[in-house]
Amino acid sequence: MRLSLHGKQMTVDQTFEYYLKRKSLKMTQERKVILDEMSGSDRHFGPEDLLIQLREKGKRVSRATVYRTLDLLVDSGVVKKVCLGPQQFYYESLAKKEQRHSHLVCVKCGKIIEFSDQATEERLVRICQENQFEMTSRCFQVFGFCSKCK
Amino acid sequence: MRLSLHGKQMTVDQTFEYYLKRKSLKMTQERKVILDEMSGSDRHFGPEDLLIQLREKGKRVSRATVYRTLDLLVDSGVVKKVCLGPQQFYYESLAKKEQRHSHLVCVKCGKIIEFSDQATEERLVRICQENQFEMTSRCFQVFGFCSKCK
DNA sequence: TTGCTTGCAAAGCATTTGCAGGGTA
DNA sequence: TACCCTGCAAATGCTTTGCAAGCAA
Repeated sequence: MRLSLHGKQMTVDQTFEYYLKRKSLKMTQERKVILDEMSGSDRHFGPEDLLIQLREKGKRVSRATVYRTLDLLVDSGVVKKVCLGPQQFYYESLAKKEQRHSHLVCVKCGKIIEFSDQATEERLVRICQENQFEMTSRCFQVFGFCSKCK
Repeated sequence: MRLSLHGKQMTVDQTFEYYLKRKSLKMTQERKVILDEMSGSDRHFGPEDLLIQLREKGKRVSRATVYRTLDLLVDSGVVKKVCLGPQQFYYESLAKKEQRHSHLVCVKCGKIIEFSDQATEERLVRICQENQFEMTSRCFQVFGFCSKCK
């Protein structure tokens, strides 16, 4: 997926760089590393998972920086932040996702079932418009129990 | 709203009492107090809010007991637990709600806009069935920015 | 050089848990 | 009398923050 700006198509990298410039922020090694890792992934994961992935590749970034950078990525629009459970946020790259999709979240075992339902999502977009509400997550969450945890 | 069991209608109190009996648990003063407070409310609130409400009425219950009892109320089905934001759960009594309803949650200021959309909710129920998923919250959440925080 | 960034450790919250004393059936 | 419950304080887990040193433009 490519993101558009002023009608032009931009890659995820370009989008983020443009965002940094606009905010007078700098592109650092750490931010590059995190952006790359996110762009290459198409799963949800928590900050801790990301940290481990990076460590495994020998790329050392502090926990604080991961949190701070993820917030920037979300703010710039290349990553979405999703509330998937008790007390943790998950992040998901928008780079590889073809479509909006939503989640059924098992509150017991944490299993996440993705689904897409165009009609529902279109309706949801309309509801947001009616309420002058701007979706950030581009998806919705339903909490409950998966088949194993019922 | 009344809850049904074996085709019979039960009040919230009866439902909870029956639940306790089934689980060999006891109806204590603290549980009564919390149940009453929940039944009388039709707003979402966090455990901390509940604690303050109770204190204001001179009813002293410990934080731990509030958490423990809310879990029981959820498990018994008279209260629903909703993930509405950063790192806090909210609870909502099912006693006064006529219908299922869902939430638009502002991730900046915490404002919560409730909405109902029957078609969407029916679709959602079907999606859950297809995935053998049992909704606990009876609603879904959409995260984003309200009109003031855009 | 200026001012944004980083890493570290400490702090902050919400929530859970161990334990000793107290209450319910 | 047996358990179940409560309150307290400590522990836990995720996230944020203050600060001094480091780095990009």
